[in-house]
Amino acid sequence: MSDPALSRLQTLPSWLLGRAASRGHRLVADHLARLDLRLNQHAVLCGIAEHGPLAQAELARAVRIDPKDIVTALNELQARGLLTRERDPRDARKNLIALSTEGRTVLQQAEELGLQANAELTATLSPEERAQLNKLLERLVIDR
Amino acid sequence: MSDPALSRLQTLPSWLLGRAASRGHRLVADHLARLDLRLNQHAVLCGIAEHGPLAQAELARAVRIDPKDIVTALNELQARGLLTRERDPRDARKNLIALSTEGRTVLQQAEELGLQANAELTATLSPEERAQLNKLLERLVIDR
DNA sequence: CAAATATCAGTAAGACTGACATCG
DNA sequence: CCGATGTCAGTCCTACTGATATTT
Repeated sequence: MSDPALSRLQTLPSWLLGRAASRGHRLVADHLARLDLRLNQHAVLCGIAEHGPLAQAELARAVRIDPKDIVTALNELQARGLLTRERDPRDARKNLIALSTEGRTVLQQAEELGLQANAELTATLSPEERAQLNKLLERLVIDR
Repeated sequence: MSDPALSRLQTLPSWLLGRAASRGHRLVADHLARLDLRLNQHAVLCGIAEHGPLAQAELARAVRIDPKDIVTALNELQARGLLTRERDPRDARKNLIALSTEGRTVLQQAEELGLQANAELTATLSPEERAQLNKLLERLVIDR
């Protein structure tokens, strides 16, 4: 009765990863929606906060987002006054991106919500198991 | 030089899951493309193979795909002669979906390719670690 | 009538591609 | 000229939503 076809499908890491990531995406997106933030915008804010003022291309590499897609994300964030965009005096090709004070505040709230969502996502795991999961995932992500 | 250790964002399970799932998706999709199959179509074929002839709604629940989206997937697969679609004589609302012999052949090839892609995805992990990862992911997927 | 099934049409977000102008 | 950067426009795929017809 148990043709192994679907069972095998469900044991494929790619399938499990897809389902788990989908659930995580939904959880975090729902939480961040209260701040009118999308996932990549949150990532962008995190990247700026951590790496200080930097060019868009550098930012894109840091948060692993396509440089083309970062433009629209920055446009919205800048329109909301969450970041500043100035030409680099030392290299006129680059835009120096930096957080505004309001951007820092929003980022703080976003990080709080992100932690909540991830706590809910991994609620069935013990702290040790979460660490284990993170270690394993990090080794999968290191590609190219 | 501008590559400090993983930031706080990149230690969130949701972020790691997203990256890992994205890589897995790309790997499997690229492999299945040789059969002109998309991911959900592969899942659909697996579901039919295991649960035998069944209705579309049941199939959708089995492989966890939106019932609306399963229609187009089935349309293409049926056009290629990989499955049969007949009205259930005992319940005229339902379509009985079953694999054709050619569908079984394609599914076999697809499963082979899927295993290859997943082997590549988890190439950096030992067999024990893969089992560990699977167990952890299964506990994350069990939602609702 | 209420619920389930199947289909179709439209929408929204994400990831990606190509073309272009600017600057070093 | 070449390479890097930033911007814009458009495509593709996935996922979701709403409306409808049929059947139980």
